[in-house]
Amino acid sequence: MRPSPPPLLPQMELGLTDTRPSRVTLSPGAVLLRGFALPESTELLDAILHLTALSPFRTMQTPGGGRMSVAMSNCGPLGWVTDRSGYRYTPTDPETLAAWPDMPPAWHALAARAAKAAGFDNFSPNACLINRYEPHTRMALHQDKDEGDFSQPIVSVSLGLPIAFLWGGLKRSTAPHSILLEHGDVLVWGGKARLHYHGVKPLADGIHPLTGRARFNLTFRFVAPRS
DNA sequence: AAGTATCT
DNA sequence: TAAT
Repeated sequence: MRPSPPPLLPQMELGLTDTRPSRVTLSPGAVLLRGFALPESTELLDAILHLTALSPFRTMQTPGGGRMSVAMSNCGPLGWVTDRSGYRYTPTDPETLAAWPDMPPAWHALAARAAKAAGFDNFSPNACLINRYEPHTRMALHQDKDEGDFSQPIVSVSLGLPIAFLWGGLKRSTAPHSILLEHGDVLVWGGKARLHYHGVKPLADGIHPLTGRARFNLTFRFVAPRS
């Protein structure tokens, strides 16, 4: 039997027209895993709705008296908060006065799998910041440095509308590179990259089939227990 | 301060 | 570009 000839443009017949690499290194220790969370993205969005029914999204105050444009909540043993007195991790939601909702086991497992795929074994996050971006909201360049222990990586899961992510260096003066983060992408940074500055440009308006006019971001961290 | 204003 |  003569084998049938390969189809022309097989990637189009499969609907796989995106030829970008699935794995991108931004700098040593920073790896973008494109589409890593796609298979469970609808479950992640369902869980976000459930968790934020318990600890609702809110915009937090910055120490200078400003207010963040991105709405936040948390799950897990510790949650990141900011108010006039500063940045810190707390075991309870200052709005509800109750413990932050439990981190879903599937979330912990996803974060650990992504970290391992990026070269960081044994990641065990005890904090997950849940961010909701609406059109025009942004996050200025900053370092994640409130965790007390920088031996474990940061794992960031993007859902919904795409956004331009800014990846800087160890000093604020280093000009950041911009890279598009899309639904299902997971970005992991640790080791030499753990304290790199990062942020996002203002969210461009749009409609995502699963989230509408919004982007959600899950940021997993290990926070050292306070003495 | 993960914001903003004000400086160059 | 500082600075907290």
